[in-house]
Amino acid sequence: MPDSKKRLLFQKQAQVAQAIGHPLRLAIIDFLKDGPQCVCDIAEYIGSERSNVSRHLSLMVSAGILGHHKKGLQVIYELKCPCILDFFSCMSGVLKQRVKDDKEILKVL
Amino acid sequence: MPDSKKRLLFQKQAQVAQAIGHPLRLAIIDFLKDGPQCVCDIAEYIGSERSNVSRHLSLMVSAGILGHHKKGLQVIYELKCPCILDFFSCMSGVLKQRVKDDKEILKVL
DNA sequence: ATACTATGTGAGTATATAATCACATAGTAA
DNA sequence: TTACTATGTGATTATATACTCACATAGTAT
Repeated sequence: MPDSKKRLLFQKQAQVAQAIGHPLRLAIIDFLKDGPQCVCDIAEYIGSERSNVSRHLSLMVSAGILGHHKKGLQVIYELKCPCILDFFSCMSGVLKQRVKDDKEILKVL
Repeated sequence: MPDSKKRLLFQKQAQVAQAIGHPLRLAIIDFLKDGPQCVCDIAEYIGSERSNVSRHLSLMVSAGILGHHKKGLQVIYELKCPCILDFFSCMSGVLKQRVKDDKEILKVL
C-alpha cells in the first residue's frame, strides 16, 4: 500500500491525466497550442455548445492546465505551460506500441 | 472543427489518458515499474478488493498500457512499454507549474 | 437608459465509472 | 476424484461525468 504522501501525489496526478482524458479537451489543447483563444472561437472550432465548452475549459483550469483572463467581453484561454504538449507524444508512444503488437498478432494468424 | 482523422486520434489518445487518470491505477503502474506482478500481490499492495483491481487491470490492458500472461494459477501483469512512465514527468511538470503560480499569488497577498 | 454579445451557471437528464458482493471458472495439489 | 487458490465476471448500487436548455451576469455600444 503506497504511503499517504504518495497516495496524495497520485490523486493530484490523476486529476491532471483525467483533465486530458477526453477527446474534446484534447482538441481544445491542440487548438490552443497555436496561441490564446476566446471561448467563442474555441466553441466554433470544436463544434460544440458554448456552455459545454465553457465547462470543459473551467475543468482544465482547475487541473492547472489552462490559464484565462478577461479581455473586454471575452475570456481568453491559453495553455499555462507548454509542457502539456508532452502528453501528446506520451500518448502516441502508447498507441504506436499498440499498433506494433497488433502487427505481431497478424503475423501469427 | 478538427477533421475526422484527428478526431479519431484524439479519441484514442483520450482513452490512454483516461486509463491513467485514476489514483489507484497510477499506483498500480508505479508498482509495476519495478517488474511484473500477479493480481494477488498488486491487490495486496494497493489495499483494494481483488475484483476491483482486476477490473482496473483489464481497463489498462484495453488501453494498451499493460500486458498479461498466465503463469499457473496466477495472471501476471506488466507494463507493455516503459514509455508509460513518461506520463509521470508530464504530470509532475503540470503540478510544479501549479505550485509556482500559487507562490506568485502568495506574493501579491 | 436600452439593446446586444460573450460567458458562466443552475437544473435536469443520460450515460459512464467505481466499488462491492456473490458466484463461476481455471488451474493446482492431495 | 475432492479440496483449494487465483482470477474474472454478472448484478447491483453509488457516484461522477457529459451534455443540453434556459437564464443570469458582465461588459460594450448606441
